[in-house]
Amino acid sequence: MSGSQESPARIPLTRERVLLAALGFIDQHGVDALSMRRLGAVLGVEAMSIYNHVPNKAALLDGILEVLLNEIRLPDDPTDWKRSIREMAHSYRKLALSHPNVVPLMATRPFNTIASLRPVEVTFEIFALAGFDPQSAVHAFRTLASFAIGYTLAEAEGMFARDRKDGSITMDDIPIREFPNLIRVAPHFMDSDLDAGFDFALDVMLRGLESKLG
Amino acid sequence: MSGSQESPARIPLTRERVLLAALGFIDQHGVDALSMRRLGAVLGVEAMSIYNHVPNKAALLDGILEVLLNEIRLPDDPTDWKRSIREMAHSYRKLALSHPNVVPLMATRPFNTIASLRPVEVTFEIFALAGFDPQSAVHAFRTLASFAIGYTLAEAEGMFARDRKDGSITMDDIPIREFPNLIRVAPHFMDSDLDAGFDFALDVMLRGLESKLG
DNA sequence: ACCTGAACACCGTTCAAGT
DNA sequence: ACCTGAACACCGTTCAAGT
Repeated sequence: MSGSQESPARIPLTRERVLLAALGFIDQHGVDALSMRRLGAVLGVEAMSIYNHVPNKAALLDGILEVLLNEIRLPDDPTDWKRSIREMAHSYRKLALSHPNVVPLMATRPFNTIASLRPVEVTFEIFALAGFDPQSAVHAFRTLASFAIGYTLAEAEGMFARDRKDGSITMDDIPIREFPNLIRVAPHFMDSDLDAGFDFALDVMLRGLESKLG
Repeated sequence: MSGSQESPARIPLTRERVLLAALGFIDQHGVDALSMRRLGAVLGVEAMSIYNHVPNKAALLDGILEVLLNEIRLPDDPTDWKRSIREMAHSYRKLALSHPNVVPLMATRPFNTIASLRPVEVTFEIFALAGFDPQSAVHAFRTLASFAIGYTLAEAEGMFARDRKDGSITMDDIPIREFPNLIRVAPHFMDSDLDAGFDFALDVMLRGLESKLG
């Protein structure tokens, strides 16, 4: 609102603008569609200009994750460990649901920047306060983090193929004779159950972890 | 051992040969290095010939997974549900460890073929015999499957970056001042603990699931 | 029926050249 | 200091042509 720029290309490129544009592009068109040339077009610039702000495409992707992981809300009161773990898990899932196209990236190249370690540090603070010894804390972290990554990945991609073109299957293609148990539970494989499923799993894991504490 | 072929290109291309060659290539060089042209070169054929046996690259990748997932060993005695779940989980992880370069694919495009549903069917048989109602069985399946996928993914990729070139970090780069809890547990973030970590997590989840049964 | 050669519309990245 | 144009060495996939 300050200046009088008439040509839109006047806004200078910055690392932050590049990362936010890339995130927006992936949100809209998916990670496979992102190319340096297309991102350049979105930014009103030639592809090669991007290399002035980011060393290469891999670093661009890591930068996007850095932006996102910084949005994970950290718990208010780390002394209530079960509540805190629940909060962080929900915060991570909420992030994933807001950017489903980025989830494959989150799952695949997780902790490549210092900034993304902040939530990890807090998690270990929570475990320490809860009374877990270091070895158990690492195991507990791996349990919960693996689950959260796997769950959001399946959720974002669709557990079973949805509308792919190339000969993939859907629930309706399952032969009833060979998969009776699968058919019986199929009605419960619905998106509407995914909130409850996440809480169910957190419950299961926190109960199990509590039994390890005693 | 039957004929007298002198030119090695005489062996006819089949879907199976294509899939096995692709799997071998990924095992050696990683999934990013796989291109239709390079796969053709391995098979002694032009890239375009591959399209006679597989409709496109996506179907090629799904075919590789089909081959692999068929190798999951199904449990001998499905009536002992905790033991059976443990066996299947270990079998899945063993598969992942045998083909670490394929794990990102396993995690990312899981159930795209009928053949890959066989282990899923067996899992639901196990849960039914254990006494889980269909809704809980779906939740339990999602809990365990999400964990197994997430754990093997982290294990195959390395939880923290190892030897990437582009500015990624390792344990040694963590600033001790800001991440005291992380530093304290760091010695336990070792590959040697990954077997124990998997069993710890299975324990946690099975205990939690058992408490849901009663 | 299966394989090929050439072509199309793309990639990421480098580098010298411009301002 | 930042942006560009041209170039390099690749991609997946189509299609007409060969056997």
